[in-house]
Amino acid sequence: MLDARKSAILRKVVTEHIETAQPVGSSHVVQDPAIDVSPATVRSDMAALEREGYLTHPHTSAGRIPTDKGYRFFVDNLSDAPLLDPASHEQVATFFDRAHGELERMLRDTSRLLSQLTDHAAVVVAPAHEVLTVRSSMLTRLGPRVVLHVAVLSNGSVEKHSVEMEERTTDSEVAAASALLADQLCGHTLGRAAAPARTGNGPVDVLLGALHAQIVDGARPAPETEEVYVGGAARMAQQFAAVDQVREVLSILEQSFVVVSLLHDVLSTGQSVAIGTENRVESLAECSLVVAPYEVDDEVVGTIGVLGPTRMNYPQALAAVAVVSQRLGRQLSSG
Amino acid sequence: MLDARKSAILRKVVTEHIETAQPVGSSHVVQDPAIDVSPATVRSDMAALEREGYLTHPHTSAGRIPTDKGYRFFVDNLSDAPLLDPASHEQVATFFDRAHGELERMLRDTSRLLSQLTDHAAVVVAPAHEVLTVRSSMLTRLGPRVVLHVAVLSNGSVEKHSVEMEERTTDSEVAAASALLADQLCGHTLGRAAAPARTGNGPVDVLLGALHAQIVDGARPAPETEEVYVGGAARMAQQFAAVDQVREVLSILEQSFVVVSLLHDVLSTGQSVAIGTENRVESLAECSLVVAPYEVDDEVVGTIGVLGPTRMNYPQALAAVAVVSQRLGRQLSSG
DNA sequence: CCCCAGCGCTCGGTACAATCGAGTGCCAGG
DNA sequence: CCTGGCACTCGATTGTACCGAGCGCTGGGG
Repeated sequence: MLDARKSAILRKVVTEHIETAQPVGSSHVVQDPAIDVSPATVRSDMAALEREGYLTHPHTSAGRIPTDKGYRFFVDNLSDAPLLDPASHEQVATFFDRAHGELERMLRDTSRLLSQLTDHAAVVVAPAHEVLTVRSSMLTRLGPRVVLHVAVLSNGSVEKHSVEMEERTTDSEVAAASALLADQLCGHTLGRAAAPARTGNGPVDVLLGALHAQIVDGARPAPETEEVYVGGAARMAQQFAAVDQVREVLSILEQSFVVVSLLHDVLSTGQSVAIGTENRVESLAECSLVVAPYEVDDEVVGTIGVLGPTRMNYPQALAAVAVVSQRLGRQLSSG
Repeated sequence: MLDARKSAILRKVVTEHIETAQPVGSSHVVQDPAIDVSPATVRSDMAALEREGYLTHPHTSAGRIPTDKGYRFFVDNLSDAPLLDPASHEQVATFFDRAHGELERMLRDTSRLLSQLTDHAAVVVAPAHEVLTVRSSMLTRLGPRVVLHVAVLSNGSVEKHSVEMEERTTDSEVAAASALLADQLCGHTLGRAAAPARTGNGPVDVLLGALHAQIVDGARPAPETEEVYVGGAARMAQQFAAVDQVREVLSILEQSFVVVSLLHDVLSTGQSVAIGTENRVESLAECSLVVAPYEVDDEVVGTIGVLGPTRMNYPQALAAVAVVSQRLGRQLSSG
């Protein structure tokens, strides 16, 4: 553990570097009123902090910049309770007061909001289907052997699934199956529907069996089936100096599967921040991820997050993510 | 109009600049076997081309680069019939042979394909709803005063629309309205459904009226309601030198409304390419847009496009866009 | 024992000059 | 009309000098 002065110095280096994007020298550090010693003393402490792995220098005659470990210590021990500034708070409040309409649109707009608040890229993972119950269900015949299943879930989202059959089907068979399937599904979650009862009508039974298998299967939660809304990629671009970095981060953001896995990885370690190389993805070695789950009706159903350079304003990002996740959850809850 | 030699010189400057991203000097130009004169002659012709507005100079002692007008002349008069290389052709073929499943997924993947083929950002605008007929329709009660309408269209896409009512509704009223509305809509396009007949049942009539108005309204074609799939933003980033440019283009791509308007603007002028400032958007002054409509069952229903720097390989982009739009249309057609 | 003023050192950044070379415009002669 | 030749321009590169921010170390003082 670090003593009080070293902590103060580390904190100052981190906050200063976040603000200026420049290496921080001892003379800058002593401008902090909390540090009442001479630059020389600060230098010796900074050398110690460097030996212990919290700081580095880009070259001999430059100031210090934090390492991932330095940021980590800052986030865990040195940052104040994350508090959002009143203007942003206001913005979140009016956003959710006015929010209405389609779920997809709201999630997309939420990702934009979060990006605006933090000036980084924002990610919103749609609520998992496994906790939602089916409100209504319908089958439609699209072609001789193609049937589309549409389910409206309890939060108003629509889940569709096209199923290709071995045998040709008729309108009447599909209609019969539709009614039976609706009975089976309504009020249950998609993933846990009861197996269909036999009707004695051969083709309909086959149809129902195939549908049931595919629907339950398709609803199994997996990173590659989750829907993700990414907002503010343009804002993120501004945060990086080199086009190459931008390209790499963009290419990650385009693979929604990777994004979801990343968020889940972070949450599964019980953390809400992943700094630099703590992300398992090499091209994100200079990025940090701030995440929070959101709860609908007291159950965790989704995740939101912010992705930016390691040099990010963690307290602000944490605060924004916390507030937005909480309001988003409340918005989607039935109460 | 330009004489043969000037044309050849312009063509060489354009192709060379597209390849190298560097200003092209007279000595490079004469390496083209089609140009059998001395550098001095080329220089004088290039000076003429500059006076006429086809070329510029970044500075006195540099080679020439094409202006927007130069690119335009190249695209209109100098480029060979756009032909896709066999490998890409193969790629398109196998892509569409394997393509199946959800419409959304296919469109998203198509935008990725197009981006891969061209190394630029690609845009796919979903088929317009106005030419699709309703295959089935269903109402679901989400709350005391909220009703969700779900329609399955003839190509398998699902259109949903939540409607907030003045009055509370009951399950049975909604069910009644659902059946009536389904009769009304099935086989027609969403935008042109007949007005609902009066049932004599007060609440149901009110419900039907409100629904009908909102559904027809919501289906009216407008840039802001079109769905857009953008792919390959990361690839695009690589094409630009400055982060600022990347940011600006990204921020355009994030506003799907703007993207759709741009594509429509281009098509409405009867062109398939918009070069530099021909785009009305200031931040795209250094970008070009290559677009093509696609037809489903012999009717134009959507647009695809490629967005990159003005310094783009137009023949290749045109070829890719043409082939993909054609195959996409065929894929979505009922035949 | 901790602190700190002072000193010598390191190195990136800037400023400036010299040089290089790709490329131009122009002209006179074939 | 084309072209070889020539003077000129100007960005890019290289080299040099210098400045200054910042460091580590050390020896003296509270």
